[in-house]
This record gives sequence, C-alpha cells and structure tokens, in this order.
Amino acid sequence: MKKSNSPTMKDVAREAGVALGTVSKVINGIPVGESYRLHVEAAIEKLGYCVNSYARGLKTNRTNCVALLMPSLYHPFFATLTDELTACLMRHGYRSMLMITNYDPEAEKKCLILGHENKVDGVIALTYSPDLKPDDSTAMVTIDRHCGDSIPCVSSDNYRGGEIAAEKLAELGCRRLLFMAVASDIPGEVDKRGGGFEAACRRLHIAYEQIILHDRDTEAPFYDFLLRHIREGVPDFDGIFCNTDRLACRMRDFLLRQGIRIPEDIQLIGYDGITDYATGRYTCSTIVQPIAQIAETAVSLLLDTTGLAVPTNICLPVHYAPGGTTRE
Amino acid sequence: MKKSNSPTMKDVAREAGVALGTVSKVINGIPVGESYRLHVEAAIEKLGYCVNSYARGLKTNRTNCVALLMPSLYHPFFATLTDELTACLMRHGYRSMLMITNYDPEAEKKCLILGHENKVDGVIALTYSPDLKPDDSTAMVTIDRHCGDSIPCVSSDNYRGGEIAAEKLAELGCRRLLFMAVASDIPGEVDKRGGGFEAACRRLHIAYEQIILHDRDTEAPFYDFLLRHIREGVPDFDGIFCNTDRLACRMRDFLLRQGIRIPEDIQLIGYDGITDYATGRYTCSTIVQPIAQIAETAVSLLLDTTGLAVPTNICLPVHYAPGGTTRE
DNA sequence: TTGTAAGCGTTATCAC
DNA sequence: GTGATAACGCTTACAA
Repeated sequence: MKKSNSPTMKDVAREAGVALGTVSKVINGIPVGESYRLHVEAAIEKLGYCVNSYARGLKTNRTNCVALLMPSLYHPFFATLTDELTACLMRHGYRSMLMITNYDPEAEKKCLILGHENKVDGVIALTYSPDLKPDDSTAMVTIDRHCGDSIPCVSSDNYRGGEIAAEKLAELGCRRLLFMAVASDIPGEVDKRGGGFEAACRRLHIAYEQIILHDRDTEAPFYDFLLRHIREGVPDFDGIFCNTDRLACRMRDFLLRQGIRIPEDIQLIGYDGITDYATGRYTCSTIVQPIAQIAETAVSLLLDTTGLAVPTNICLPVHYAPGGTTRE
Repeated sequence: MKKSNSPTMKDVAREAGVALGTVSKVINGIPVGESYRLHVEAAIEKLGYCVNSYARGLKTNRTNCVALLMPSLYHPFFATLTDELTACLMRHGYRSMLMITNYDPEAEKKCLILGHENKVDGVIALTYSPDLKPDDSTAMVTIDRHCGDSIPCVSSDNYRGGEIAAEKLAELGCRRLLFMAVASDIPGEVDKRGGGFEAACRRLHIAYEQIILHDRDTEAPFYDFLLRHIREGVPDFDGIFCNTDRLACRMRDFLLRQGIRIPEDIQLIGYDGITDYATGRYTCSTIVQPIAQIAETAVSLLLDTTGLAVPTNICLPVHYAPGGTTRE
C-alpha cells in the first residue's frame, strides 16, 4: 500500500550543498545565513521535501495530534461538536485523531491506550465512563462529564439552562410544569438541568412534577405517565421541560398523536439547540448550547500550557430559542 | 503539556533480563521461547509498557493511520459516513485522522499535505476538488467523486437510484414527473441520479421535466418554477424526484405552504436515506444509500494490498424507503 | 532460538 | 553562524 521514498533532510542538504543541521534550522525557522536559507529553500522546493512528522515526533515527543473520544456521530450534537473541535484544532496547527467509542467504557479505555501509543499531545473526551483517566503525561479535557479534579470539564451552563427553561415557560403563561429527563447511570454535568429547573420553579412559585428515566430503558413509563395526566383530552400540565431536544421531539410527537395541541395546550422546551439539517431551523423550542464556544474552550484549555490553575469546571452561557413548541 | 517518561523496550528488556530483540519479537507476536515470553510479558505488565508508534512508524514506514477528508460534519450523511468509516478502520486496527475541509479545494490540498507529512497509510476523501491527487506513495479511495483512474471511487448506485425513483413514482400512480436537482460545479457520481431517472421515465413513457440549479445559488428559481406550474391550486406535476433528501424536505415545506397536499397532490422522493435523529424515521420518502457498506467497501479497497486490479468505480445497491411523502 | 547492531529521519549539542 | 554527531525507540538482518 506504500512504497515511500520521499526525499529526506539529507537529500535536501546534499542538493543545497549544506549540512544537515542547517536544513533543520531553516525548516524550524531558526535564523541562518540568508544565502544558505535561499539555497535550502530552493532545494526543498525542487525535491518536494516534506517533513516526516514521525521522525520529528520520535525526537521531540510532541506530535501535534489530539485524540477525540466521541460516543457516536449519529447524534447531531456530537457530530457538530466534532466538526468544530477538529476545525479549531486545525487552526491551532493540530490534527485530530477521531475515536468512536459507542458509549462503551471498555472501548473508551482502549482508545485512551491507543492514543497513548500514538503519543497524542492531548485528549478531548465526551465520555460515558465515570472515571476515565489518561496516562499521567497526557493532557485531557472532558466535555459534559467530570473525571477528576485534575481534568477540566467544559460544558454549557446546564443549571442556568434549566432555570431559563422554567422562567420562559412561566413567562409564556404556564402554571403547571413537568420536567422529563433521560439520564445515564453515571452522573454528569447534564444532570444539573433538572436542578436549575426546580430551583426556578420554586422561586417562581410554580407547581411542577418530574419524571426521570434511565437512558437504556424504554420510554413506556413516559407515555403511561402522560396518559394518566390527560383527562378527557385535558392535560394536567401546560408546560414541559425535557432535558434533551430529542426527548422533547419524541414527546411532542406522542402528545400530538393523543390529540393534544402543541403549543396551544402544552408548551414544550428541550435542551441542546439541535437544528434540522434541511431547513436549519430548531427542531423544537430549546435551550441552545454554544457548541462552537465549547469546542474552542476545550481546545484552549488543552493547549494552554501556561500551567495557570484552570478552573475544574467551565460553564458556557446558553440561551433560549423558540422552535415551534412554545407560543413564541 | 507533556513530560513523557514512559518505559521503553530497553526498560522492559532490562526488567525481564532478556535482549532488546526478544522483547520486540514478543510484542510483534514472533515465536520465542515460552519462558522468555512469560518473563517479557510480566515485565511489560509491571512497567505498563506501551509501544511508541512513532518510533515504530519511523522504522516501518507504516503508521496504521488513515486520513479522512470530509467537507463538514453538519450534514448527517457526512457525519454517519465518518462514524462508520472510523469504526470500520478501528476494527481493522487503523486509526483515523479526521480533516474537515469545508468544501474548499484549497483546504483539501493542504490536508493532503498534512496527511503526507504524517505518513498516513492512506486517504479516504469525499472531495469537492475535480483533481485531488495524493502523493504517489499514498493509497487513496474517494467517495462519490472520481479523481483519476488510479483512484477507486465508491458510491451508491446513483443511476439505479434514479431509475428506482421514477419506477416507484410511476407505480404509485404518477403520470407527470419532475426532476429537481442541486448540482456542484464539478462533475461527480451524484450527477448520475438524473440520468437514471430520465432513462426510466422514457422507458415507462412518462412525461417529465427537470430543473437543475447550482448548489451555491439561491433556491428562488425552484420556487418560481413550482409557482408557475401551479394553476388555481392544481399543480402540473404529480410526482417529484429531488436529488437529495435535503432538497425534497425543503420543497415539501414550500409546497405545503402553498396549500398543496403531500402526498395526496404531489408525491416526493428524495435521495440519501437521511433519518431524523430523534425518531429514527426517514425525513421523506427516499432512495437509501447503504452508508455502512460504502464505508466498509472504501476501507477494504484502501487496505487491500493484494494489488489485484480493482474496479475504478464501485456502485453499491440502493433501495427505496417510504417516508411520508409518497402514498405508501 | 537468542542476542547484537545498524539504521529509520529528525532535533539538539557541541566544537569549529 | 555552520556542520559533524549523538540520541529518540523501534525493527530487522545477521551473527552467535
């Protein structure tokens, strides 16, 4: 599949009639006699020389490569996040090694080892392990889940997002709220959405209930719950906050099938800010995560080597956006 | 960001009391005396040794790393394709270096150079350059666009997909068909969708028109065209084939706003097989691309080093799936 | 079968 | 400022 005989520095040196070290200096931008530089550059051009980053990496122990651990790219949130992360890394001169973990802690561990073998300069992980830890010598930043105090975690301001959802529903006239959530076994930043919602409800003196399910379970309990709370076509609730857009969309579909009007009878707010790929519109009214900003923050944190104490948790601001499931 | 002092083979050899070469053999699965192997394995375990793939790559000129050139991950097709490619590569023991090119030929060229510097074993590209060529020593496979006869291109059977769309619409009772397409400047496999559609229409003696726009233009001409062909609420067409699901969804939305009923008045078929992330349902009736199969084929073609003459173009079978915009 | 040693293409340390 | 030279960690003849 390869045969490889790219020119090496030695070839360039010979072609330019200079010593090896001189070529290295030119390539690394270290000052060198003007005429030497020109010769070397000409030789590089002529031979089509291109550095071998494996040789360089072996020597310097830096590879300009970052491992990206993602559960899947089927979910638009992960996909766009990966897009932004990769673009951002490239802007900083880094390449990204993508690893799909399939929500599997075992696979995540394997990927970390793979990354270590590959001497990646750092790891950015959206993980489903409670305790993923890289080799000590490798920098790591997580997204949406804390993995220990030495590892910064960046996320959207989930708590505030929950508050905003409650505030918005209240402002739009809702008086009886419901919080629906799918949660994974292991705790993460995402769990704070409910906390913010509750706090705001209490502060606003609005009645609320909540129902939380495990993400590996079926949604049947949600449906049962909703059905029990619809009497003669009139629902007990006039506003629902779902902890993901996905859930909000699914509940909207279900309620519509039950003859409930959205947003007339029930208003619905999700979380994530997922847009429809065809129209670019939000798939439901939602709390929008600042994906590009999350990516940039994660990259800066990872690459920032100033050693200044970094906060262990960075929350980025979210905002509400109407998407057809609220009366606005 | 790094401090690196992982144990090396030398450390393992010392720990195990054997020679360096022996350690190497154990690691590479080359037969070695049982007791030696045990010692070495124990030492590896104890020290937490892990190969340095940069040193290995430097020596062997193989890196087990493949560059993935994608225009963006915002489109679900690219995202799922990237997911499948990466998963498939991992299964084969390869890592993928993701590069987002933003539909920009210049960026694509830069990525190719980056890949070359990084000594990737191969490149899989979904490119928007007419003539992207890697360094001679690097294997390449493209998806959906031909880049020269030496570079295999894998795609869905676009021509057949066009035929199927026409046949299906005919079968569902359509008598006046329309083909709508957005096309990029540079030719690609995707262009064949229209050819297949036309051929089938002629074969079936069904009247059809077509309107094709550049992908960088506005959609206004589409809307004008449709409006001109709706007289007193009755459209001239009873079936439309759009060359992407995205277009089909957009046209559906537009037609609905004009008071046209879908699928009662007009039936619509798209192409790609995009599913909604929340419900998993097709976003419109569609010709489904076998994404996982495309990924597997691309990977096999890239990794297959048998040197057997590979076909320059591989078309994978597609199928029709109803998605609410046809009467079935 | 096991051990030894010569590179792979860089970078970095020195004398010059 | 320039040019030999020694690593970096590994694979692979080749010698024992």
